[in-house]
Amino acid sequence: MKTVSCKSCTFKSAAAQHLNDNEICLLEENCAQTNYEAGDIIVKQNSFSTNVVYIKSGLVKIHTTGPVRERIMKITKAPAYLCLPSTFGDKINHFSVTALANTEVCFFDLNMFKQFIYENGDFAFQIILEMSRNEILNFQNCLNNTQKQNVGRIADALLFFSSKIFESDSFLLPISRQELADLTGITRESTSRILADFHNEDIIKIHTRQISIVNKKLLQQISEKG
Amino acid sequence: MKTVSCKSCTFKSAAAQHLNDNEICLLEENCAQTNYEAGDIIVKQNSFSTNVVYIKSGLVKIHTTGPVRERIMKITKAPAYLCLPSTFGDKINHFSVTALANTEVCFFDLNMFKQFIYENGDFAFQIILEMSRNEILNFQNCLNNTQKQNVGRIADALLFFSSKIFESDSFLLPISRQELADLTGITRESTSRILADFHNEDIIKIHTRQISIVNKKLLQQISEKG
DNA sequence: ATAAAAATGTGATATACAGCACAAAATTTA
DNA sequence: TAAATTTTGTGCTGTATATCACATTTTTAT
Repeated sequence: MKTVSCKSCTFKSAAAQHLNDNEICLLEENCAQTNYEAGDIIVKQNSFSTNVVYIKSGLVKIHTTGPVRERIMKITKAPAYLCLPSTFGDKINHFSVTALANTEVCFFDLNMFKQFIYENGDFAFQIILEMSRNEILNFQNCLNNTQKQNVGRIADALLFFSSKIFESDSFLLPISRQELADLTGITRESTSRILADFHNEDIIKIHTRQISIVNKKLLQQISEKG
Repeated sequence: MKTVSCKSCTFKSAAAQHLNDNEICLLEENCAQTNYEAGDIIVKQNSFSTNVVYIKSGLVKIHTTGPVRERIMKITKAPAYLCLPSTFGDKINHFSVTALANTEVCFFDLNMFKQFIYENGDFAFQIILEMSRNEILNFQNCLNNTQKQNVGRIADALLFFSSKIFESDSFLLPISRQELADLTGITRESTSRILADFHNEDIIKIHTRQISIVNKKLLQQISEKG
């Protein structure tokens, strides 16, 4: 664990950019930074949430062991706060967070964070903004997962990685087929079949985890039609 | 439309209870109250969200026309703020809100609300708390809907009305079968069949919209098993 | 009170998808 | 590099649930 100056940190959140010099000093004193590599567990479901978790760089999956099976709620790219609702809401982590790539994480003292909210209106509003935007995305995601059928959900996931995570039509899938299944709420077998179908229909090219989207229009149509 | 004194209002939100006298005065000046009856649309999806919506009394459904069909995201009982993420996040209402019973609604000016967040830390924190708790519930709900199968989801819905809305094992269902279907993400036909099954197996008694839960234990088991 | 319209119930059929079993490929370990 | 282990692909089968069609009940309007 190593601490880096928060003042000069170039990965500051929108909220932290509204902190004054005094507050930044306080932040530095109450911040612990740790690095994780792919596969490392950053936050464990059902543990107490005593810190605010912020990822400066990297990629993580937010997942949970649901009533029936493992479920990946979403894949989140840095920079971002993680699990704010859990931290504020009832202080129990409702999700696990696992790194999918090298990830730099800052842990902030919750009480200090609360103090910022109490004393710095700009900061508070930025946090509310981030939470709001997150929830809108979550809802959208939830809707898709309950209404679209399997092909549409896989199409969604591929487009998500392409546009939101890698900003490229060609990328190395950061998760296994089983995880892609857990992300979309499909079985591993069906996931495999659908990827094979997409490949055979020249919608994507796929070799193990290397994916290229060949026919983006069609993939978008499949995603929209459900 | 009639305006009632906010200061003496007995339906104040947890957040509003942290406002001082000056702020309450401001609130009163920037608050419009309207009454709706069952079936009335309170908020329309895709409209601009220029006000904070708060229900003082009553019952509403929060719903949306999804990519495939109509979807009821949840049923909310007063008192509660509605659509905070839409109001703050991007100022577009992502959902419609429709009254399911007589409902008293207060509309607050968004800028005044923001001012409270900026200037009153207690207020800001209460809003964050409410949003956090909401999101945790939403996630839970979403998980249930994607992992449980139909009987489990219907069992869930019945237990929800019983414990969260009416706090009684016997109640008048405030929605139609079609709406119950939209709430659980099932077809109307399957919803009917499952209710009939529950009735025949003496788990519930149902006459049109009058429902009594007879075997609560079993219903809970069905809900948990999925 | 009666007719019209809407909502609901129910049987028959179709289908998307899960589950199982096992083969093939990829990755890890020795 | 070879062997062991894990991950992934694929055919077959079963099942939950959607869809369709129509009867019945409930609600609304006249």
